Amino acid sequence: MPEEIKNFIHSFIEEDIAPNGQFEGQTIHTRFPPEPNGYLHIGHAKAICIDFGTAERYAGICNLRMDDTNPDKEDVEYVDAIKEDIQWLGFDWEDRFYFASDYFERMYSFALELIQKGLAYVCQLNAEQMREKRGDLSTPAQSPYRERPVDESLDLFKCMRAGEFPDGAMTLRAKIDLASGNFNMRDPVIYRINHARHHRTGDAWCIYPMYDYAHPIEDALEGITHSLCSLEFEDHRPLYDWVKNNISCPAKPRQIEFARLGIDYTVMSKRKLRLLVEGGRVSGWDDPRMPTLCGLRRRGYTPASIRNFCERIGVAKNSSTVEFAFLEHCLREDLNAHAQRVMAVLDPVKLIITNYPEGQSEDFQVENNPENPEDGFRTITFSRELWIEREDFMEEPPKKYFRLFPENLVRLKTSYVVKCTGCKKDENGNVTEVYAEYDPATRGGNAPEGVKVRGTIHWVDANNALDAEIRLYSNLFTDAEPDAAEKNFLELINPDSLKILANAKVEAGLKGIKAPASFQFLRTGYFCVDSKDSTEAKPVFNRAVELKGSFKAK
RNA sequence: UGCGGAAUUGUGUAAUGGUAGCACGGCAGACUCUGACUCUGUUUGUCUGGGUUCAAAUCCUAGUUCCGCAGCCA
Repeated sequence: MPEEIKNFIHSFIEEDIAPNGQFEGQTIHTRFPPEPNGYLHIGHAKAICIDFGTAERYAGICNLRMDDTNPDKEDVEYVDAIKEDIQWLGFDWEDRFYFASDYFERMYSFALELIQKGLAYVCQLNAEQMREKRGDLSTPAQSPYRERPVDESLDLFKCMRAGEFPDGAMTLRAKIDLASGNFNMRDPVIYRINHARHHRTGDAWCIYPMYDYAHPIEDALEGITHSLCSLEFEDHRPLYDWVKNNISCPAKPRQIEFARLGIDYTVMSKRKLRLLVEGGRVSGWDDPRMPTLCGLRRRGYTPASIRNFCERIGVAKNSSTVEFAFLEHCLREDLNAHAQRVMAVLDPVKLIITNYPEGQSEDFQVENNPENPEDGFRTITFSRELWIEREDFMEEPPKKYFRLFPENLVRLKTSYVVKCTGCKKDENGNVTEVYAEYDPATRGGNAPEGVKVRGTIHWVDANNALDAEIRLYSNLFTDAEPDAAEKNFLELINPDSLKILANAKVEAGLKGIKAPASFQFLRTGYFCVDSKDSTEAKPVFNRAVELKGSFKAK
């Protein structure tokens, strides 16, 4: 793990906790506040790592809070999935799990306080009228209800809560500045009427606070010191500060914004991911092609690799797009160090060891992970007939081809050095069998004195290999960016993000596979058993397969 | 056209007046019982024009470009 680099958020925090700083002597307290309206994706992972990681760096704490202030969009289904994904990533909120909806009563009290202070009023403009009177870049907004007496607003607001008005009839607005160049300050709505059933509070409320009003209160009530969020909320900070400074809550959290994560060719909007799920283009939020955390998990991504990725991409205010290759690199690095290897042949062709007795078989001990001897050994069998990769034999090899071709020596990993003697072809000229002779003296893969064997290939024993339908997944790529129409967007998904190899062979010892097994494709040749198809997900050994061209959208 | 941000190599990110560094990608080579990994070398960068200074990515100034904002979403 590389050492952490200091980013601009750290600098702000260090100023805040320094002598005379805003939070001198206080424990740093952050929060991760997802809205339970979808599954977490790799973009959220960045936020999670920043929220939890920053707290950790300063020996502080981080809360998990469901920001459930809009009953129309939220559902309990998502709450558990979100918790599971954060835990999987390796972060712990301990007992600090909260819901914004837990604060509805106090938010209501603060609203009464604002009205009493003359800082909020009930506005009877409907949505359309409000839009018309919002003004534009050069003209201020208007509301005929702005000077409504305090008592009247108080009364109306109580009636709003009591359910005496239909949806949309009126709103509670903060009285700030109708002429502000920042539209968020043009008397923003802070409460709306919505007779909807909330997934936690049921029918207890028919008025719900808006994000801009609710969020600073949630933070303040939880004693958050640093409220870290993404760049699009920069314009909202003046309102965040307005709320926190005008309510009688002593805590004054500081909002700091950072750029959200973008990854090239990757669909990263929750709305679009939902379209894919609901449109049946993928099997679900956890489809292995999805950039969701649960999708990446099924594709074999490890929590450590994702955390490392988030650490290394850095944190800044510059909107940027990270290359997908970098995420892959982080995964490969982790897999290389920790993955237990197993052999699999994706495109099998028979290799017959013509001088190996028929019916004979022997065992070999092979290390599970050459990078880590502590992972031990497993037993594999060897016999006269093996499966090898079709591309590991060429009758007429090009230069620098080190694998099987007539008269060439190749090492069969962990077993013997063999000499290729020829092949058999069908009427179409396709190779159906490859022949070789082994040298018993090379048992264990040792090369004969003075001979340099350049090629080592993988294989499985045809006697007891398992048939496997292998699905190669890559990230779900698209070139369709935001402006593309929704339908068009769905059409532009890279079809190469899923390939099925029905004819693959895997080691007999690969326990736990429930056929058909799924594997992830990585350029370096790691294939991971889909965690849904296996009792013990396990990366599979293979030599690198070059499929670079199919890896990106055109 | 109002408000708020941001510009460092192909990509991401450091350098807060003192040698423009690191990582990924690319290319070349070495090593190797995974053509992997690892290692070595290598290519390419401070948005532009002025100014201050012994010295500027950094400070000043005038521009340019890009991103976000006019939900009773978050």
